[in-house]
Amino acid sequence: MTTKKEIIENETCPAQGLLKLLSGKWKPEIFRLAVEAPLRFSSLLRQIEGSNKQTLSVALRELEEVSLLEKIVIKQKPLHIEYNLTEKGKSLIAVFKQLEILG
Amino acid sequence: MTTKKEIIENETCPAQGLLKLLSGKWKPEIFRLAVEAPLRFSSLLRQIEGSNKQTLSVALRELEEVSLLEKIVIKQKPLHIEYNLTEKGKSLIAVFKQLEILG
DNA sequence: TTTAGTAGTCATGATTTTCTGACTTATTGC
DNA sequence: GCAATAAGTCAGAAAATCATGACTACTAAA
Repeated sequence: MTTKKEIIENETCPAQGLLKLLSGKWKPEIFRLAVEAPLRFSSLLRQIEGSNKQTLSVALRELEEVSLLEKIVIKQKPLHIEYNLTEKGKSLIAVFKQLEILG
Repeated sequence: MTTKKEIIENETCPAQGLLKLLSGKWKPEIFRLAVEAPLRFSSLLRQIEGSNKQTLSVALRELEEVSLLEKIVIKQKPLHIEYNLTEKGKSLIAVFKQLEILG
């Protein structure tokens, strides 16, 4: 069996990991919105039209797993969850800027 | 109908286009090899193990369509075809370097 | 003229990703 | 207590991406 993890370990292209992690259908958009403000699941669902709970949920978990986003439980007033860019996430902004210029 | 082209035109994330174009299974690897030397179809097929004609052929065409590679017919000795990085392609190298560092 | 290499295309099938709708758990507001 | 909102999970269906094998067209060598 060739699992996803295995494939990532066998990468020959060093940038491929990062690339792959932003390659999901909604991940670049999620990332862009995260640059603007902390994310919340239900508003994301409303903001990104055409998206759906399942895919968004998996995307957020994966972005969290690779430490681009961090999940924070806000224990105030209307108890909720926020996703924020990590330092690693922030360091990717410059790369995106480059991509936009070249686009 | 929502075609691929339409979706690309509707992009809200400006870097998404570039990201998408490098998101195919073999594209990052193709790109990396193109940085090293001009590409030839049949050697690519041998170099990238696990790949196949069909996917490679489509990937090359798509990389050409977005002007990252250019297809050149070499009219010499053993008449063949080469794919070279364009200037736009070369300018992406720096972005990849950044990705590698952050990886 | 048969075989081999290069550069593919095409139809079909398999695999992977994404989408849909139903359901869950916890907290608030009325 | 009852409904609503938030943040999900799960199974199954649909769609997108990839892989396979057969086939084409051209060149060149044996």
